[in-house]
Amino acid sequence: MNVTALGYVLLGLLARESRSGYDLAQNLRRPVGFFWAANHSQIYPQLARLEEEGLVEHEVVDQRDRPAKKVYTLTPRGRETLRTWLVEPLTFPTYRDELTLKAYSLWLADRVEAARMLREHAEEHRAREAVCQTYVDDLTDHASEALTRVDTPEFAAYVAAQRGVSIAREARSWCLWVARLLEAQTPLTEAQLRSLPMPPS
Amino acid sequence: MNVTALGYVLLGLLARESRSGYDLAQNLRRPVGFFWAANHSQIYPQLARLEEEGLVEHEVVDQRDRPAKKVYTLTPRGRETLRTWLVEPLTFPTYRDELTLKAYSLWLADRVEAARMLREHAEEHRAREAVCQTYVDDLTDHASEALTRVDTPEFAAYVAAQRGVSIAREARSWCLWVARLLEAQTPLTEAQLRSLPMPPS
DNA sequence: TGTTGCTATGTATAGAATGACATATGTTAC
DNA sequence: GTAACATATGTCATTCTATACATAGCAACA
Repeated sequence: MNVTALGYVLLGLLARESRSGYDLAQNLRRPVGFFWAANHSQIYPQLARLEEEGLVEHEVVDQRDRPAKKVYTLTPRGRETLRTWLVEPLTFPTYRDELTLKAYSLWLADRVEAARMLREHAEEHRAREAVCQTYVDDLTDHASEALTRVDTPEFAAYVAAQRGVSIAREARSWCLWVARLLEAQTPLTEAQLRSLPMPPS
Repeated sequence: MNVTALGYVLLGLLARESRSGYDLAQNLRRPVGFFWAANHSQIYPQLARLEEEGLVEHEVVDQRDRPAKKVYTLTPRGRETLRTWLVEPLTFPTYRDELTLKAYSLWLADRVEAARMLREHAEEHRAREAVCQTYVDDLTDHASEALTRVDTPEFAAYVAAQRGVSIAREARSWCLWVARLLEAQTPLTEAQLRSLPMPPS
């Protein structure tokens, strides 16, 4: 029973609601895609593997105005597998951050171009923050009851969306700080170097 | 001239100093590994590919008390390739965060076990923050002159290390927030749900 | 009738990453 | 002597990922 990271993503979505592979692919674009992206060519084979191991089942559902679909449902065994994974230490620890990677070689770059790149990236994170904040607000407005209990899907979605907001703000804050340093006159002052607003420890 | 992310990592390290594959593998564990991890079985073939494309060169260096090594050096063409990549929009956009992924299914988990997992993870980030802060402090203490100019390797290392601190604090802050919610008595109050200390926008 | 577009499910292929396997030199400690 | 350990470089098998290719139903519109 060797489940991959993508496998757990799919189990997590199916734990909330039964879905088709196509639906799962959509979910792995917008809401969940901020944390784990994948496209349909990975999802369909992965679903087949999960079914082989008895973690999901599917049922063909005919539709009137659309092609038929395979609706996948989590099995009790799939649910247990997911529950176990949740509280384990991180299984796939490889962290990758291309932006910080570029930062590490920033001393070679054209100052003006680099500042522009960072400001563009800050803007992307502003947009991402807005999307995540929308999820937070929707849950606060329309599911305030469910949010008071930690065993609801809404609660889990809420803390995940807050993480999205938090990560986007951190990234944006850092991008703008570096952009300002690149655009400032040298020599930089100590105050400028210390001017990164840090999240509270 | 199709350079992979790992390729750029290696070019970025070699731009600072010529190194052997073994040295690069060490660097991709501790300092740079926080942003891009890799092991030697990827590095050696990658170096060969970079050399084929004329971005790096190597020279065999005999050592008295150790086995001989291949010291790789960045070529002018490699330097240009790196410089170009730096200011491009992100080329490898896939973002993956296993922790937020787990959070999304947290409603299924055992509260006590989940809180323990999150506190363990917070502790890991505290340690990571300390390591990154050490780099920041070292640079501040021993390279304050170089930090005033943005075209020094020290400046780039400084902003990258600050990012490490920033990311670790954000992660720790969020983990402890969720752990507190899981350990609190239900129903949760609105104040508790809003109590995540956010990095400034 | 044809074209565009969304739904829906797959395969093929090439590249990348992981972990295991494999080898060799030299130092230090027992 | 030999065992453990750090340095040093590589390969191999398997798995994972990304991109493109491929097919098909149905609706809306021109």
